[in-house]
Amino acid sequence: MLKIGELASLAGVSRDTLRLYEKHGLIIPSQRTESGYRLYSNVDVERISFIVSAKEVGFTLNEIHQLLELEVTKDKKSCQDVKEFVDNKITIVNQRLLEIEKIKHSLQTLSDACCGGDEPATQCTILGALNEQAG
Amino acid sequence: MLKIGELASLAGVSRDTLRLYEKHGLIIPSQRTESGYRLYSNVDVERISFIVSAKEVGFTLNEIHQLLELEVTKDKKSCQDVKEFVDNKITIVNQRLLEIEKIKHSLQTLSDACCGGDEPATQCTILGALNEQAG
DNA sequence: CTTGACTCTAGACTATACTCCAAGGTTTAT
DNA sequence: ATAAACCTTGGAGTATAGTCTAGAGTCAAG
Repeated sequence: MLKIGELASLAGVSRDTLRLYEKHGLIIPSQRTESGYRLYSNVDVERISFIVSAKEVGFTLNEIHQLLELEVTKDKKSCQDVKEFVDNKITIVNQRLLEIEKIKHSLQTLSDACCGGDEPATQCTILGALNEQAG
Repeated sequence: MLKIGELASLAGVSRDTLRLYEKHGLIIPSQRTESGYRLYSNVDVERISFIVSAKEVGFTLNEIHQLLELEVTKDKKSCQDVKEFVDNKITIVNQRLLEIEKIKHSLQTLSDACCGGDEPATQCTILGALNEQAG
């Protein structure tokens, strides 16, 4: 079992952030010590890892809560509901994937066009890169 | 030339958002009418499209400003500077790409595991899906 | 020539996600 | 046993990115 500071540095977030996530119902420590210290289990470690990834990818805490809630409310929701919800999220993720590929391509085009030397970056504009893509 | 409302609906953002972006130096209309109305050109349309994509992918307005500024300050910055900056962003984008693929895979696993019928979603948990991936 | 839809500025308000602080209790190492 | 390093709560403060409002001006259609 990990104390809050240990989980925090493991997950690369602050202790305050963990307590905030708890307030939002995202991650509630498995146990508390007698003195009230939060204790996190391996499951909690996986959970925070998922939360951090999902955040990075642009999901809000509310959306992440909904995703994680699927676990908690599993007996109340039908499979169909879960599937619809998740498939909806997959659609969003796929769109985001396309956007990020587009941006990556723009940046790559820009980087490739750049000399990498000491000359002024006259050709190095992000919109120029976008245009090259289009044209 | 487009007025602010036209560009707004074209780009799928609000007029207020366009004015906010202008305040942040992200998109400044090519012209103004005599009465002060903003007029946007084709270049501005491309520009807002880039901004919206970059936002969607998780860049902050400040980061987007930096990316777009490459254009404005092109004569002051050396190619090397631009290249380093952009390559740095590409690294970030690549990381984000990995994260989003991971999340997508989790969601896909979850969706596939779900019956899609009327039974309770006992097997349908996001962390369950993550575990299946790991195991 | 006026009505309705649009635009302007400036500033207030909101939501999200932290981040910091105060005042105190706990644990651990020396 | 005491200092350092941790933990607790509650609440205030910050940054980001809008969103809304007020009060005024503009423009096109009937």
